Amino acid sequence: MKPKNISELEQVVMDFVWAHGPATAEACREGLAARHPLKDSTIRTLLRRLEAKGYLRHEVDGRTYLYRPVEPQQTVAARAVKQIIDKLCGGSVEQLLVGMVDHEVLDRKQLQHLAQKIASKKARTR
Amino acid sequence: MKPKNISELEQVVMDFVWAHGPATAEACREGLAARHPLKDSTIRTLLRRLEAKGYLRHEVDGRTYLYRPVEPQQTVAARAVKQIIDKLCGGSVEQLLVGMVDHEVLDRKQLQHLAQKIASKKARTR
DNA sequence: TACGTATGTTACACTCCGTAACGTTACAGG
DNA sequence: CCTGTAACGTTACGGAGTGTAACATACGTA
Repeated sequence: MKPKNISELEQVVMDFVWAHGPATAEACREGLAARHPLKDSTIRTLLRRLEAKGYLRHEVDGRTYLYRPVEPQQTVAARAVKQIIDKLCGGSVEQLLVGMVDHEVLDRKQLQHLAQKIASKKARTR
Repeated sequence: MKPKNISELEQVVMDFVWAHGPATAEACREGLAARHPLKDSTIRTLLRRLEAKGYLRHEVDGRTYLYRPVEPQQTVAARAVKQIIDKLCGGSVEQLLVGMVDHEVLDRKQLQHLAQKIASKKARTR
């Protein structure tokens, strides 16, 4: 049940796939070449590990693999945050947010923006 | 700049110190004995590692060390969440929150409550 | 059938983690 | 003053995760 960790470099690969939709190993390698020049084998290892961890799955297209995310980025992010909340904040989201304001992770402008979003979301989903 | 990871067990120790204020190694050992029966040396190693990672510091009191958190829990939590936001949400807090609602990490009741908090906070800090 | 291309297998050094035995220092009491 | 003991540090070790990649394999296509 506990989500597997994504390592630093694996994160980079995930970000790429999330941003560019289904991708082959080669596509990843080229896409990341600028910031992370990695050998072909390396990329493949990373993709396979990410699949083993449940973040990617692949389908066979001819003789190449097409990797795609199992879940959208937001879902993974939300779960990660929930983990933190449960572990470090006794489950209180409010506390966390208040802390974030206090420590300027969120500034007031963002808060205002956020409040609006919440309001409109609330209206929409009523 | 990048915060060091706190391991599973280190987390348990941190939680104890956060909850019970400054604590000696022995106090930790006793306090955690129920759920985590650990040898004296083990606790000390954990405390030392946590200090090396910057989460604890100690002052000498006679011949014992008194460990205390460098930062409150909320601050650490807030930073951890910020990390996630930066990495997984392109810096957009709104997106994250929307995702959390969608995936029922936050329900609408909590959102409403949260909106109120934000409003009052905004008023107070204007 | 032989070659290139896409993938898998295996590997290795390095760091972190849980765990702890053993060594060291220094006060407290005889 | 000497020593037991309480408190701390040093060192260690096996297992897991990471970054990195060489080498092996399989499979279409010319």
